[in-house]
Amino acid sequence: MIMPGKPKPSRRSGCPLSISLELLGDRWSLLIIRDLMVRGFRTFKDFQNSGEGIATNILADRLDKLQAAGILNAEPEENDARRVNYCLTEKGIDLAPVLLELLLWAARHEQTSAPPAVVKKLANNRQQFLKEVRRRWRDRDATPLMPSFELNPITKRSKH
Amino acid sequence: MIMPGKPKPSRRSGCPLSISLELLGDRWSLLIIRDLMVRGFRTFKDFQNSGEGIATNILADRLDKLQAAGILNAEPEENDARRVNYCLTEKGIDLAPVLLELLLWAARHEQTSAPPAVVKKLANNRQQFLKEVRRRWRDRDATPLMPSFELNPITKRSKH
DNA sequence: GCGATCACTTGCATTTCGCAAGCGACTCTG
DNA sequence: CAGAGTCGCTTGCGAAATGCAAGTGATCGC
Repeated sequence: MIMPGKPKPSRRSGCPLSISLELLGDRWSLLIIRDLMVRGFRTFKDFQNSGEGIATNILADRLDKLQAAGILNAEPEENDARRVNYCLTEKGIDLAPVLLELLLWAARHEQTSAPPAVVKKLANNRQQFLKEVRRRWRDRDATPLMPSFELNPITKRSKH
Repeated sequence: MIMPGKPKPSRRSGCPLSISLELLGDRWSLLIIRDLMVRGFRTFKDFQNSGEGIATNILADRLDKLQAAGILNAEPEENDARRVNYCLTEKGIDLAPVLLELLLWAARHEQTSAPPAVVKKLANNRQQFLKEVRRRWRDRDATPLMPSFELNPITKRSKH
């Protein structure tokens, strides 16, 4: 078992932004956190079928690293020993403002499939969004908070 | 000349977070933006000596991509034709909330060299920080807004 | 028992990265 | 106006990360 939150050695700089990017600066980590935070995903397979098509070896690697960073935990499910439930820690939940700002930035400046009404509501009620994320985790409420803004040019992978 | 803001082809998903990460999801892009935004850096060499040690080929590549994404512009300097001044666009300036939240997250959960007093002030006056970033750009004020929290394994700056 | 499910691992080809060196345009100095 | 220095990149190359397909072992439902 891995003990989270250890003060890893040799950072390239003490700048907090640099440290954030060492932990989260890649194409996948924050997407996994998004899936946990707003889509209610919990298992390896959930993430795998998340839409963007992460490779399983990369997914396993990122889950390890995020766990080592104390951002999420792996909890084996009681009723089914095959399954592992991944859960955000407090540190992971606390990334909600980061995800929110990234979402709002893209919604303002890029062509996304996020409905303007939803974006507007989020932009005007940031605190409420953060509270809701927190409540969902407290109540173990895994219903999707937001729809998957999928369905763009990328066609769904028909493998099943 | 490159026309920015074009709706690049073939995204892996229409999710705004996914789009943000395709543009910014790596270890270096947001550091360059940090240097532009709060350190007042403008030239290739500035970024190169920024402290984290980015390789010049990677730096050139990121500058290209960020320019192609409409996040910054390259402006040759009048008095010295060797120099190029890189400047944030409105789209780039608008990343300030993202940088701020990443900074605050790391300051809350990791051991950083950001002075607690500075962090506290930022956390309590987010709007003021954003306004200041905007003002600095409007007035072409390139004085460092924040000290470089540099010098690797978190040394206390006890003397001055 | 038997096939399906789940969470990974492994092997391998491709891409990206980090590092050092070099290059062309320009500027500064004597 | 020759030569040295500066600036913004390129190039080459070995190392690491990534993407893809296939496989593995434990577990579960029937």
